[in-house]
Amino acid sequence: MTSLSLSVYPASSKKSYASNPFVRLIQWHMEEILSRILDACKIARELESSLLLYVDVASDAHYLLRSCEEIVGAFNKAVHGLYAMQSQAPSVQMLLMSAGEATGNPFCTGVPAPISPENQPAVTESEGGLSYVHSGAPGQRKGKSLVPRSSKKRHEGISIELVPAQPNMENPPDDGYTWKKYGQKEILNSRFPRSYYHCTHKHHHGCKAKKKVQRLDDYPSTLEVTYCGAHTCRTSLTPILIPNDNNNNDDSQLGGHLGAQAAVQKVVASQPSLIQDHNWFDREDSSRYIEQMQGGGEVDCSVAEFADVMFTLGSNSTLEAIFSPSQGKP
DNA sequence: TCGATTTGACCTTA
DNA sequence: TAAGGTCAAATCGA
Repeated sequence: MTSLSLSVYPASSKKSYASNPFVRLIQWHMEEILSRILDACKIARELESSLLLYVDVASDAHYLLRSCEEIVGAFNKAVHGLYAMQSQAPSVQMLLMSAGEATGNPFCTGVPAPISPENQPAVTESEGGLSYVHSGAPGQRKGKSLVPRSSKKRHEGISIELVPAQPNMENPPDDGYTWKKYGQKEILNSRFPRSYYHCTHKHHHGCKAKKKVQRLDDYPSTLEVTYCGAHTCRTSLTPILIPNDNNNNDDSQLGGHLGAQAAVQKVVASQPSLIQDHNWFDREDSSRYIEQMQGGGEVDCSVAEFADVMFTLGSNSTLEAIFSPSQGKP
């Protein structure tokens, strides 16, 4: 299996970042997605060869149907991987920001901060590991277990969010609920203590929501907030943040090809040169990229740029629109 | 004075 | 038994 180099960090610092869970996660995703796409290409080539070499194949409906199903299945898996990775785009961008701060890499520092309550990436503990999910916006997809991690305990309803730390403040940004700190503890092998909070309505309404907050050793500008238990109080003194979908759902409401068209037009409008410089749907052009990747080479910068545009346009529904439910949404 | 925070002791769990 | 999680008295600040 070939691997993709993200080309984000200076060579000298690659090793230290390779241990970063985000980098491992994204590399894992990229390898999985690429593997599925290559599978689909391989099946398509086999089908093409069969059609060219054997005249009978063209009339073998079963064979044609099975080949098509295999191709569609492989692409569907790639789409599933893209969905999962898209849900982590804010995490990746936050990582790049941290990397940029640490290394002075202008590419990293140029990444905008995307974290908002409705876009925060979250990690949910589930059977066999951790699942990354979007928190906040209702109806968001839940991912499968992506990164195996040993854990001492396994609880229901645990979610972990990474949020940027407020300058000169230990407290995480307001998440819409009121919390009371009930403890702080030094954690083994951690430079920073962990703070424990429970909902201020614990005693009045028996709300069992709790959270613990810890600054990441490697990224002090990032807080890991672990939520345990759901709020049952529904009487928060501060307004609960309601995702504003008015700006983001335009193209998803279109759905299907219209939605995909709108999403692509959005990309084209924002970065016309990316589209003009490459014919993304040209077979030979795309084959060159596949071969480039198969050869272990680094991804063409424009590919990364295109992906970056897709992610940083800020629309959660861009990919959703392109890969509409009718087109094999997992 | 009251509510929030700190901190050391105790409890729980792997 | 060690480490994480919680309790509750002491402390702080508005």
